[in-house]
Amino acid sequence: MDTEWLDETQLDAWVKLVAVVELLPGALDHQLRRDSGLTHFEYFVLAMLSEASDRTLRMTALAQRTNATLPRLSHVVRRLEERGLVERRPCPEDGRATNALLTDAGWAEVVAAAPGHVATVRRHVIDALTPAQVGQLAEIAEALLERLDPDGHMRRR
Amino acid sequence: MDTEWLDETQLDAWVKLVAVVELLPGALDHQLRRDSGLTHFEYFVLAMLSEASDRTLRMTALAQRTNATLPRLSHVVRRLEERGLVERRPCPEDGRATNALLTDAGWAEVVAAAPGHVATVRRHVIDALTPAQVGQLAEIAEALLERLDPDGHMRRR
DNA sequence: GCGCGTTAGTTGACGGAACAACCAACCTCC
DNA sequence: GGAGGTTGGTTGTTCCGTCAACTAACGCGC
Repeated sequence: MDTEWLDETQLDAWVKLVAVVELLPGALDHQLRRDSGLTHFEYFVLAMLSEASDRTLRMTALAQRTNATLPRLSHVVRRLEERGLVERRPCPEDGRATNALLTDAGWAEVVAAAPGHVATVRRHVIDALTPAQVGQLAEIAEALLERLDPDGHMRRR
Repeated sequence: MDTEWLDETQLDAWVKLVAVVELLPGALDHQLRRDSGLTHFEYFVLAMLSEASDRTLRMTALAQRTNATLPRLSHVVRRLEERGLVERRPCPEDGRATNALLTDAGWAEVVAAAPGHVATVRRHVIDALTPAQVGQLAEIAEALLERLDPDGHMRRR
């Protein structure tokens, strides 16, 4: 194993990034659970559906957009269905496939949860940075995603 | 709820940051599990102990350095102890406290895991960025941590 | 020296996530 | 037109994290 160590600056950046990556999901989850009874991941799933045409997506497509494995998504969608936020129906064109579609109740849930979520994002991230830094962050994250997610599943426009 | 929405640039940065935060832990966990049978968090715990004087830390101190709740740490340390990587012994000065100490086997485990881990960090993060971006990343992460971790538990030097 | 509140840590129950095994429908190629 | 392989999803197990409840020890005030 070719062990090139990290220099002072790199180590500093890395340690801080790890801390952020460790803390941020918890902060998001906490607020959403408290105010809306949703996991951040569940919210994300609902949000992706809400943006899709007919509020419908195939499970596979939804899994890619949310970076979930299919088993994980399957479980989550089942729970969301039990809560009446999502409906599952077989895909007419492909007998193997399942379409997940956002119900009216699910739509309402997203709409209700969004403001609080956005406020949290502002408070924890956006407002902590200068406008210039927001731009830098986008570029940095983009560069990282080219390594972490080469196929670009999570950055479809 | 005061709903100031995000503009184009902010949204872009946010979406990408979320993707990174979602993907990075998985990438780290995957490599460490595969090559060393350790969670990233377990590795981090062992690493913190390896840097401490006498390879020993009080549970509370260790929890702060790793941003873990005490229950979480307690479970993890128990598992590590069962694997012989860590030892727990009552603190002489304070009857309530427990000291976690890294065994020789634990030390060997960290030493063995470190090169592969560093290589992963390089590959996924550091090498994807220009030197300037590494500096920017440190500043950005620092700014976020002031919101996410006001008491600075995770950024003791 | 004895209550009372606080601090340190453990334990148990429960929910979510990864992984592997599995089933069913599609495809294609002979 | 059927066999072999691939793709799309679900189910079950196991493990980890969180939360709440609990125990034990400290320390202050009297």
